[in-house]
Amino acid sequence: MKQRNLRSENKKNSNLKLISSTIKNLSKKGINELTMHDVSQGAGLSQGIVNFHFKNKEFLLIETLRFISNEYLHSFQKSILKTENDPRRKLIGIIENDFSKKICTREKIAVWFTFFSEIKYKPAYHQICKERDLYYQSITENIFAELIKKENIKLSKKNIAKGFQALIMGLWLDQLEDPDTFNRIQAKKICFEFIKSNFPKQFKRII
Amino acid sequence: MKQRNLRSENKKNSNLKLISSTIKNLSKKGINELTMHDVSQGAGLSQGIVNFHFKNKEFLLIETLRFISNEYLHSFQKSILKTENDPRRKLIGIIENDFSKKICTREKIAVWFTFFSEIKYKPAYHQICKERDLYYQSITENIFAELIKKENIKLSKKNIAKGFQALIMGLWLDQLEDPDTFNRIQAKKICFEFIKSNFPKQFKRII
Amino acid sequence: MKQRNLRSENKKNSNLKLISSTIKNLSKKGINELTMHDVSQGAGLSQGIVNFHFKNKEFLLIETLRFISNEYLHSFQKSILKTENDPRRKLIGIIENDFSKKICTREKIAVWFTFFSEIKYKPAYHQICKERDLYYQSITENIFAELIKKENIKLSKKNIAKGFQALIMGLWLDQLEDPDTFNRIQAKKICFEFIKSNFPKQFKRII
Amino acid sequence: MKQRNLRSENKKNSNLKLISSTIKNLSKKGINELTMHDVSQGAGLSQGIVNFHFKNKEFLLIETLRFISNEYLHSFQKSILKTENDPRRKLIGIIENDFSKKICTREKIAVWFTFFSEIKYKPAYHQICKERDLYYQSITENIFAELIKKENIKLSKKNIAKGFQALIMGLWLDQLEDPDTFNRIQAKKICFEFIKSNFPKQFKRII
DNA sequence: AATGAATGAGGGTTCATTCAT
DNA sequence: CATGAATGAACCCTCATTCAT
Repeated sequence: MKQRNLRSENKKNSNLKLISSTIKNLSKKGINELTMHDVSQGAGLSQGIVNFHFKNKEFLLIETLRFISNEYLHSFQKSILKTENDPRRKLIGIIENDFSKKICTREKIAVWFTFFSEIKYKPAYHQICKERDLYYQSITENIFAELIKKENIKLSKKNIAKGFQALIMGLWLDQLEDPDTFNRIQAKKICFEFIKSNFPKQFKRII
Repeated sequence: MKQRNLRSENKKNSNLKLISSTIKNLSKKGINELTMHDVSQGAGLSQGIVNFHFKNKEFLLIETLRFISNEYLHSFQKSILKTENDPRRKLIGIIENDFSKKICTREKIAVWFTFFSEIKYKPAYHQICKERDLYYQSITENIFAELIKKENIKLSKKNIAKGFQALIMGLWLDQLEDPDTFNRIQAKKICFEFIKSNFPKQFKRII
Repeated sequence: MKQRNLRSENKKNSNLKLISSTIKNLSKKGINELTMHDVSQGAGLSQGIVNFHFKNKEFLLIETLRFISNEYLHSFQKSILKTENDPRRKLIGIIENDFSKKICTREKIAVWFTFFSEIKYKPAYHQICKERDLYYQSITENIFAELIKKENIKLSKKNIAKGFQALIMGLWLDQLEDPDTFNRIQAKKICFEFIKSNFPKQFKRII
Repeated sequence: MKQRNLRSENKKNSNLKLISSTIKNLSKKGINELTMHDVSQGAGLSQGIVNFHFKNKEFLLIETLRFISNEYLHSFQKSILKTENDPRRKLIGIIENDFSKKICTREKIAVWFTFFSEIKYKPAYHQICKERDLYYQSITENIFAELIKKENIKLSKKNIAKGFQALIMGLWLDQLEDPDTFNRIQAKKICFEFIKSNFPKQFKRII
């Protein structure tokens, strides 16, 4: 019994090591150049081990995407949970999170876009990304709904949520394309100005 | 003389056919899965010809990126040239172009993001993309500068241009991720609302 | 522990099989026509294995040259070790070895000349061949030095050693060019006559 | 008529240019790496032209070998023709020729050995080389026969001729393997010593 | 659970050769 | 006679995957 637990502990451990190695390597190589050898090497394990744990390169990549997706979601959720029920603070929390030093690194963005670029050909990637987006979408829509109500204006919560999310993704891409001039503070400012221009009463004062 | 012209005509023709084939294939395969065989086959030519015209796969891809980049720029320029000097109409022209049936197809977007995802590892891709962006950036900054002046408000032309561009890229990505619900009209609407909220006096009436 | 030994045994074994196959094939094909497929096939192994063990064709060839060079040197050394300190017998041993059935086969000579022909363009080949030659040269020089002393004549040990080595290489080439009339005994006789004419007192009687 | 002559003149000219280019390229590349493109480029002509003139890469190489073989033979014959009927002077002439600045260049030697290395697999090469050797052999055998007679000793003219030729080939190879220390004068000296030791009466004085 | 030698399909690339101009 | 774009066979090599240990 104990042994079995130990074993499954080890297994989990190896899985994690391999996924971490995948991410690390993906951040400097792109999916094409990533080899199973890179992954196992980076995890300090041996060649065939990846197939032992993940059956397939494809499954490894899917699990990796799932991993970073979950990682993102946890961080996302944490950023809004601590804000009680203030939609203003929730939105600010989301922006702060999306451009935090933990989330918005060039390495992680690169990994994301690696997967994005394959969305069209890999249904599994598509689904995971879509799920994340739908969740993000529904949360922000609700927030914007509240803000629209409070601001007492006529705006489509859907459109504004879509625009908000698009803006953030576009700024992430910017960080990929233009790492030298990109900076987190400016990106956040652009987001805040987006909100401010739509909800002047509620956001004029801050920032 | 005639002969030579005919020859170089043929050569150009083959080049074009190969690049077209590359784009077509890239839109359904991703760089990894794209084979030289696919490309030559798709162009109705034989195996080794790609290496004859482009030296190797890498150069083929670079030329392909350059091609779609130029194609985009021509379309972009055309969209603002016919608007005389009205910044409002210029901006509208840009949006209309960016989400036109010609530019904003899922196929083309897929190709763009295929290259974006490799930016970090391929300096050649990086440079081409950056050039395009800088151009786009400088043009839109100037437009926004005029709009800011006319609107008589305090806004950073740089930030608003960056936000604008990011918004568009994010919406392009949205079309990749969510092709079923995405529609060009909504995307344009989101863009117009972005402008309207920043320049209410100049854009309130239209749309 | 045992496992590891077995594994490395197997690895060595495969290496050897591949090099042997390379030699066998080189003796009937020449470097150009030699394919990796030939090599693996001849070793009873599969395609990619050669690259696994030797990185690429070039390294395989270098290791092969190193192998036949070592093989030659071992044989060479054995031929002089058992002769105590008699320079006469040493020289005879060298000649016997150089034209023995084991060393002077048309197959092996062909392999040697295959490599010789590339010396000028492949520094790695050059070095291995040069090392072998320098060793041969230094050993024979010493032998000739002793013979010169004993014979009490005035001769350059360097020149005679160079001439001796050249003669042998030339006869090897002869065996390649004229396999029908070439015979080991005649070759050896020519060598002995070379020596006899230079050291008549010491070699007159033998042979 | 005139035109036809002009044409065949041109043809001969092109042939020559292509063979020269082959030799030049062979001296820095080895047969493996030599491409038809190299050859035509080097001759200042266009790609397909080699096949037009020589049908085949193989035939080009054969013609090239024939060319250098003839070139050698002309030089060889010239070196003995001007010596009237003195076998001593003939032999000296041959040696002088074989290690002349014109014949014994590292480039030319490299070309020779390139062909030697393929002798075993290419009957056409074999034949050309053999013919040259037989001629050389018969001439030197006759010379040595005269010398043996004059010297009044018991020696096999065949063996001595074979040894002589082998010595020269071995020294050529030496120049390939050890271009830094090799020098023409030393090589000739070694040859002369070979003769001197066999025909002391006739060669003691010279050199 | 882990190893790493071995497999073998499939890719990119080279290059002799052809042929319309 | 000459050109050079085009062909396509064949090669080297990579790499995901397997499996005996």
